[in-house]
Parts: sequence; C-alpha cells; structure tokens
Amino acid sequence: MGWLAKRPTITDVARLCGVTPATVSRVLNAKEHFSASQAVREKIVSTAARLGYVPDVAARNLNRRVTRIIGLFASPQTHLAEGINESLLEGITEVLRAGGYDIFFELGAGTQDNPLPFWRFDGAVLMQAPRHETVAELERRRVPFVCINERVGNAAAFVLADDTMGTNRALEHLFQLGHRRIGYANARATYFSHYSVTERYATLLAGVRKRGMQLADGHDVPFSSPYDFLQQVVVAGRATAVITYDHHIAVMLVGAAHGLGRRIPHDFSLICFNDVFPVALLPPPLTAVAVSGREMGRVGADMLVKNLLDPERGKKKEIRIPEDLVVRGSTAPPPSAKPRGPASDGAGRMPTTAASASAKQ
Amino acid sequence: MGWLAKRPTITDVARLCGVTPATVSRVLNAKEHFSASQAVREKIVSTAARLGYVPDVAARNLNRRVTRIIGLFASPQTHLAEGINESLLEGITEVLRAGGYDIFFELGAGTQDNPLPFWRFDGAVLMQAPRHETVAELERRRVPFVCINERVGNAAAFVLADDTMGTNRALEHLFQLGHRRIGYANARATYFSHYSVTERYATLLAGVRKRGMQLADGHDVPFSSPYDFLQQVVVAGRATAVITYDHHIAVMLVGAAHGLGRRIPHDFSLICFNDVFPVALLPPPLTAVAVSGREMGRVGADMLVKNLLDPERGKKKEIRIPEDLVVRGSTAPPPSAKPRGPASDGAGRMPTTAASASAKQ
DNA sequence: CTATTTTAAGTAAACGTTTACCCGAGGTGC
DNA sequence: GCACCTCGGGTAAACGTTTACTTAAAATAG
Repeated sequence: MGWLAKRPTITDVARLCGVTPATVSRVLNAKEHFSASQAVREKIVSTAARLGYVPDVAARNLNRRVTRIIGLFASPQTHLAEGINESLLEGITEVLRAGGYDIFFELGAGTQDNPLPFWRFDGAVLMQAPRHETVAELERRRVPFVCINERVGNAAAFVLADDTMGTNRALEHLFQLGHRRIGYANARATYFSHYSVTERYATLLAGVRKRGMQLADGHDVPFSSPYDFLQQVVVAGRATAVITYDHHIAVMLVGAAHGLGRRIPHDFSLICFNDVFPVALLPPPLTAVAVSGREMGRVGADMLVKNLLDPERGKKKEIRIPEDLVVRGSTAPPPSAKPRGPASDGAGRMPTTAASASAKQ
Repeated sequence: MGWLAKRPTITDVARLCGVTPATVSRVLNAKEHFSASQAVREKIVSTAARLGYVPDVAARNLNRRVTRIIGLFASPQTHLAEGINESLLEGITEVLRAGGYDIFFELGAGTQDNPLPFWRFDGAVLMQAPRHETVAELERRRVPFVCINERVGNAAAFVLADDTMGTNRALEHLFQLGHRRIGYANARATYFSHYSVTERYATLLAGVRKRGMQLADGHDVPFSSPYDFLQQVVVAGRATAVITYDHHIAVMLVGAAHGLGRRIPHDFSLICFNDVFPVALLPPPLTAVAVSGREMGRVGADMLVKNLLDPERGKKKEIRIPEDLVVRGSTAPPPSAKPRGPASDGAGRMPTTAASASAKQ
C-alpha cells in the first residue's frame, strides 16, 4: 500500500545541502555543544523548509526509545459531556501539550475485541471508569499512570475531588438556613461504583448526625425515578431540602417538581453536585457544589509529567481538589421557618462555608 | 533517560525459541501463505506471552511506512459537551477503532505555540472549528481528511446535518399548530461562522415566506440576552412561537420565561435544535430537532477509512444526515387559537413531518 | 531412484533517525 | 616549530521490525 505520499527524508535535505544526515539532524535539533557554520546552518534550515521536510516520528522514536505519547483511558460508555469530564480533559490536554506530550485517545480500549494498542505509552491518564483489563495491562507493561477523578490500580498519583469538603459545605448551608430534615438523591446505577458515591454518602451520614439533623430514609440505593423520589422523600418523607448526587438528577427533579406543582425553593430547597451546564440557567438557578475540573486535570497531568521526569519524586499518592458551594436561587429557609433576614440568622455565626460562593471555572 | 523499562524484543523471543526473528514476526502476524510447524508456532506464541512481548510500534511503523494513526482536530476552545460533539466522538471512535486505527487527539493543535506534531497521520478528522493553519498544514502534508459537522478545506468528504430538513420540519410543525408569527434565536457569537447558522437561517426565511408566515425582526445577529430576546420578540414582537439555534439558548429562554412569568407552551411555543441533555428533562420537556451525532460520526469515519483504502473510491463529497423533529411538551397551538383536538386540526392534512417523532440516538 | 514440488524456515537489507566516536584543518601558547 | 585545543563536520552503528529472496530438508511424482 504505497499510497502515502513519498516524503522527503533527512537524507534528501543532506544531499541537497552537500552535507551528511548527521549534520542536518544536529542543526535541526538545535543541539547544544554542536558548532556549525552560519552558512551551512542557514542552508539546511531553508532547504528543509523548501522541501517541507518533517521528521519521521517512527524513526525518531525508534532511535530515542521514547515516544512522548500519553494514553488517555476512559470507559467505552464514557460520556465526555457528563459532569466535569469535559473540563478535566481541557486541563489535562493543556498541561500535557505544554510539556511536549501527545495524547492518544483510547476510549474503550483494553477489551478483547478492542485491544490495548501496541503503542509504547510513556505514560497514561485514567479518568472515567477505565476497564480493569486496561489497568492490568498498563501495570503489566510498567506504564506509569495517574488517576484523575477515579480510584483504580496502583497509580503514581490520584487526583480526587474533596467530596467531604463539598458535602459538608452543602450540609452546613442548609443547616444555617434552618433545615433539619433533608433528603439525598443518590447516584444512578451507572455511576454507583465511583468513589464519590461512597464518600458523599458517608460524609452526609456523619454530617447529619453531627448537626443533629435527620436524613429521610432509603438513600443508599441508586436513584431511579424523580417522581417516586419526590413523592417518598419530600411529600411523604417531609424533607425540606434535597441534595442530589449530580446535576443530571437535579435537572430531573426540577422537571418533576414542576409537574407535581412543588416550587423550588418555596416548597423545598435543592442543592446538587457538579456546577455545570445547565444548573446555573434553570428555573430556579441551582445552588451547587463546584469543583474545578480544569484544575483537577491540570494537577493530574502535572503529577504525571513530574513522575515521568523522576519516577521517585513524582510519588504523592493522593491529592484532593477543594470543592466550593455556589449559592443560587434554589435554597432558602424551609417553608415552616419564620421569615428572617439572611444576615440576621444565627447572629455571630455567619455561614462561612458559603462565603466563597463565586462562580468558578 | 533510560527510565523506561527494558522491554523484550522480537529477537529475545526468537533466541528463546531457537528460531530467527523473521519466523517470530511471521508467526505472530499470522501471515497467510506462511507455513510453520505446529510445534514452533505454539512455542513462539507461548514464549511471547510469557515474556510479555509487545511489538514496538515505532519500529513496525518505520518499516511499514504506515502509522494507522488518525488525527482528530478541533478548535482549542471546543467544548466537547456542546451540542452533538460528544456523540460525534462516540461514532468516530467506534468506527475508527474497529478499523484498527488509533486516534490522536489534537485539541487546539496547529498554532505557532502549539504546533502540529510531526506524527505521520494516515488520515484526519476535522470536527469543530479547526484552525485554518491546521487545515493548511494537513493539505500541505497531503493527509487525507474528512470534515464532520464542519465545512473547511478540501476534504475527501463532508458529513453534515441536513439542517434544511430539520428547519422545515420545525416550521411545518408550528404551522400545523396554527402559528403564523415566529421568532428565531440565532446562534451565539462563538458559533456564528458555522455552516449551520447560515443554513438554518436561510431555510427559515424561505420557509416562512413559502407558508405565508411572518418572522419577527432582527434575528440575523448573534444571540445575547434571553431577557432582551423575550422582551423584543415575544412581548413586543408578538411572536407565538420561538425556534432557537441550539439547546443552550433554549435553556436560557426557559429560565428567562419563568422569570418573566411567561409559560411554555401556554404563552408561547418553543422548539430548539439539538436533542441533547437536558432538553427532554426541562419543565416543560422541549420539542427539538434531533440528529444522530453518532451516525454522523460513524458515516464520516467510514468515509475516511474507505478513502484510505482507495483514495479514488472514497470521494463522495457531501453527505447529509437527516434531521428529525421530536415533539414534546413545549409546543402547542398559539394562545389566540381556538382550542381544538390535535387530530382534528386541518382534517386530511396530518402533520406528517412530525410523524417520526421518536427519541433517536 | 531421480526430478520436482512443497514445507519450514534462514539471510540480510531496508525503514529514517540519532549519536558516540573520529578526523582534518586552522588557531594558540611558548 | 611543536604540542595542544577548538571548530566543523564526517562515519557508522544502532533502534526493532518486516519482507524479498534464498535454502535445506522432506514429500511427492514419475
């Protein structure tokens, strides 16, 4: 299959310049400690440009035994648009490309019918439920990798959201508003094995108990129907506020609330995790727990680069990216509470956790 | 930097099996017309497995002069979550990986400070406002490429949404419901150079005229504020229905409508392009123009693969993917119209354009 | 039993770079 | 005038595969 256009090689450039390939290589790679005359240097550069010479990366890599390829692994079913995945990706590509690495996009690789390619990855980033086979294969090949917003395998570093912080901020905000009985809409089944599910729920349980609040029952199961949820938790369960595992569920609840004639935040308050489109645009705009996906991506990629440069130094197992609470229009005092000015609430105990409620990212 | 684990080579396998590298290569690549004894064959396979031998792709590519790499180019600012980009990506990766190609993810490559990498791409996919420099560079290197949901450069094929079909279906649906004066929320400035902007607007103008409908003024400019829009077009402009360029704008309008106390579809109807999250979940669920991004991606990737196998055959310049109308709760007869049953409207002239209103993709 | 085909490999060149080592010429120090 | 250094660049091996050509042995034909 010789259909690929014949490209000029370093030898072609050398021949036209009357020098050897070695000289061309050294000039074009701007080697330190190598002195070439100005004349030769210019001739090589201009000739290379004229010919449209581009180094063959395969040959270069073969010789250098380094690829500068980073594999990016996620599950086959990954929705890049889901949650913060998109901004993660932005942060990752930003840092990696700045470091001169190229990104190989391996969505769903590692299965039998979709095997991990033979590429010699210098490193890898695992981000959204990568397959176990993939992880095992990377470990077998001794490819250093980081996990971003994910916790699998023996990664050089884990970069995770600080869900404990986020959950507590949400809880404290509701507590300050006067809510004492809250509902929790847990993750849908698809995401149920993600670390954040466990962490958010556990923090919630502890936080509720610590503050003397109550949690409506049955929230350790995957979320299914928004109407059932509202019926059970808000109507029958008398929760005055609801926290949802993610924005997707929150959107469903907003829709269902309208359908049932329940108004937010008049009848119940709503806070969701993930401050992404469209939570700020909904009627009402939602109070949300925000984390900078971009920052997570950047930090993770940076850890990987550091690890690649110095395998020992780059080991810092777990980094948490702080979560903020962005207060919007979906939270208010509970229906039964006497109306009171937001600042006059609790006198000297301002809700400091919600103080940094500026739109991030 | 010899920090990369020393990997077994084909020579190692050969030595342990007492054969030459050539034999190993032929066995492992399952060459037709090459006969090896069962014993040798098994020994090679098991030894390779035991050693964890993985071919060095750099060496292989160097020899074969083919990389099986497809570059995927989009703009630096591309939001993968925007519109149908995500499902496009799914379709593309699906086909490409099935064809044995690997995907190079070049978000924002091709600039001076972020140069197009030296990789010898076998082909490329351009999808969301790739930089002009990138396109020029690909053409200079004679890399065959396809454009998916985008129209730039001398692509081997263009795969585009059939916006004319979609626009007309939306228009016809509104016409059948009795709407005669409609508003159009054009794209935000960021997307204004995309082909779909021109196409949707032009079709709208023609369609409105053809049906004797009216279009509220001033819609050939980028969308900015949802409140201004509603004020000008629905309140002052007396439009009874609104079509939006995308789902993002529609979400903003739903929010603004609530803020202004206007109910959908009671006070005005709403149709948006892009049947993606969260339009089906909003209060009310939106009637939307849907196109299968996955299908677009698949078709585009398939065209590229065909073109790679046979540069002449793969030339089929422009393919349109049909657009459907998914009817939901945001469209109804205009406020002034006498209430009438949906089936009794127009007697023998059922709105056939909306007949295929099943959720796609 | 010899001639020919088939089977089962081996040989070696080639892919395009990079880089450790070498070498000649001109300049310096004394 | 000789030893020594620096400049400017050439030589050739190496990176790990693949593959066109060759070959020795075994099977088959006549």
